[in-house]
Amino acid sequence: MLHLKVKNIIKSKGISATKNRVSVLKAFLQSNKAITLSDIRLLIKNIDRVTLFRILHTFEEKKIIHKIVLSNGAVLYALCNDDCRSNQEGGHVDDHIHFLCNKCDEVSCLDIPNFPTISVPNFSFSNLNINASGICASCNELN
Amino acid sequence: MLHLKVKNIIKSKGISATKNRVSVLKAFLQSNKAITLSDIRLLIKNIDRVTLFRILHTFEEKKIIHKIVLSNGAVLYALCNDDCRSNQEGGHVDDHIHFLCNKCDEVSCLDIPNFPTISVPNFSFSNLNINASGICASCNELN
DNA sequence: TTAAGTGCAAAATCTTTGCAAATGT
DNA sequence: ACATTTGCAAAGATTTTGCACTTAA
Repeated sequence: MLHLKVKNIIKSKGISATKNRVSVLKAFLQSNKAITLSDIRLLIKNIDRVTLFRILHTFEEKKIIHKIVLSNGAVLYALCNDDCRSNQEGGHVDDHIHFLCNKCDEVSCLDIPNFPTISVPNFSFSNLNINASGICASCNELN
Repeated sequence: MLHLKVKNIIKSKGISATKNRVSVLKAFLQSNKAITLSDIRLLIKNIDRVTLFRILHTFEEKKIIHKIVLSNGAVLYALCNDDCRSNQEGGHVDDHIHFLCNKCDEVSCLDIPNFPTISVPNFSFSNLNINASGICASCNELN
């Protein structure tokens, strides 16, 4: 039962499983890539734009999803996985990179085995955010 | 003569050195960090917002400055240096990271000796963009 | 039942476009 | 002199706020 599973995920975060929230979380579970607010509005008919903004904010707060801002300014959201956590300042931290494919335009979270560490004398790093672009595996396979 | 130098930098890019463009480039040269459109408007009295957008676009095109989009969505601009160049797609590439200090809120371009390379099976990378945050050297010195 | 969530209207930003007037070379 | 640049007005796009109505538990 996807529906029941989704409701439980939401409730397990201490918030109520409303119709809209369930639809939004389903949208994320069904697309296993990062999606935009507009993408979600195409998947869910009749959801109010403002309501969606508020649900996304709530999901961010509850660490269900994280917000991704690409180097070109595009804003997307993706489900959090095990490597997602918070730093001292309450900001989102993860050990994956965000990859934009220049061919299919899909954005995905990519786990990499050795997430880079950067150190610069006298600077203290609390967060590292890596956005990459190029051609993804699926598009490379198709030549 | 800073003024003359600035005019020559602009002309060397094949565009005319208008009063506004000279003022904008001076603003960048005088602050050696990344600045926002609003920052520039505080530095130059009476410059029209639209004119400034257009000058920034032109400067980007001519590789005088590059645009920086932080992970929080904030947009800043910084002077290009030697490591700035273009990739196949005409996008901006550089081998430095953008660092946001959580104490003084300043954003700076940080050259790092070994810029990371990431490889994931079947993915082709054409650009890597790294945004970091933490405490900068100046703020660390002041404790 | 009632606190939490929703939808609408409207405001606040930020960025772009069109066009006539001003400016650089 | 003439193409380029500028400033204004206005349109678009995106995100936020306020408030009355609805819904989940």
